Amino acid sequence: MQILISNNSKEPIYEQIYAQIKKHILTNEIQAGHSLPSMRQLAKDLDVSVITTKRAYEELEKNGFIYSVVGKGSFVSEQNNEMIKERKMKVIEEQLFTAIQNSKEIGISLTELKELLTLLYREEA
Amino acid sequence: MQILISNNSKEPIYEQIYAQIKKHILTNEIQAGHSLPSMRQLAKDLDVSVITTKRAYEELEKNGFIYSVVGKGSFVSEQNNEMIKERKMKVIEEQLFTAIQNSKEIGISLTELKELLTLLYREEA
DNA sequence: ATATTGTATATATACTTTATATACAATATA
DNA sequence: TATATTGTATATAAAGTATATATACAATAT
Repeated sequence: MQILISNNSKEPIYEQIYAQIKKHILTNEIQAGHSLPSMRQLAKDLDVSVITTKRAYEELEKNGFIYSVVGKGSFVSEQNNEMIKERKMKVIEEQLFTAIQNSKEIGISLTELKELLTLLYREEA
Repeated sequence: MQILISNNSKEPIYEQIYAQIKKHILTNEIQAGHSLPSMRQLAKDLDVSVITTKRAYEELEKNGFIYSVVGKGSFVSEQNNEMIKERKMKVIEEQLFTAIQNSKEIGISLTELKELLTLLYREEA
């Protein structure tokens, strides 16, 4: 698995690692059940501290992409897309919710809001 | 105009000032055209640096609540609620926009999105 | 001319984020 | 069981950001 980090990037190292592994998983380049490089090995390869790779792996675990077992290693989770979908669904709901709150504050009706939504949905092809 | 700041609040001083003046304006306690205390005077009253009051006034100006003129002072802007509404409208559009993008990523149709919106709108009485 | 107003620059301080070293705990395996 | 490998926890350093300041400058009023 190819992971490249750039030191002069503004993006923190742990996020670069996170993003690249996430991408590999989502594009099925690494499949469910397969093992990731150990935190230590990856840290050595990237010439970076274990804590940094751990941080990346932690985020990946928090978001359901991988799981880690002491002594064994870290593995790609079953990527039931349902879970990913649900997670994103929650985010969408929250976004809509705040938009709704703001709308109510300035007296935008549900009908108006729907119209706006339709417009934006079609606009953003 | 009554402004009180708390030093043991987590909220930065400039934000406390900002919020209170904004409230005074929105509730019409100070009316359009009327002058605010000078940055220096307010700074003295609150026992705070001019830079801090300036920062608060800057934010207020950026958001269209007041305007400042060198040598004259700072004044409450015409509060055409239209402007405030427009400003909020833009925010709402942006919120909807990102929600739409996320929706498309996981294949939520416009119809489904509208249903969700309706549900949330009514739920949040 | 002088005082009052807002503004710009350079700086100090506290807080948060990012990254680290090192010691610990659990599992695999020879 | 001994040893190596894996992930984890704690304490800490370094860099970056946010907050607040002093002081000097510029425009306006009187």
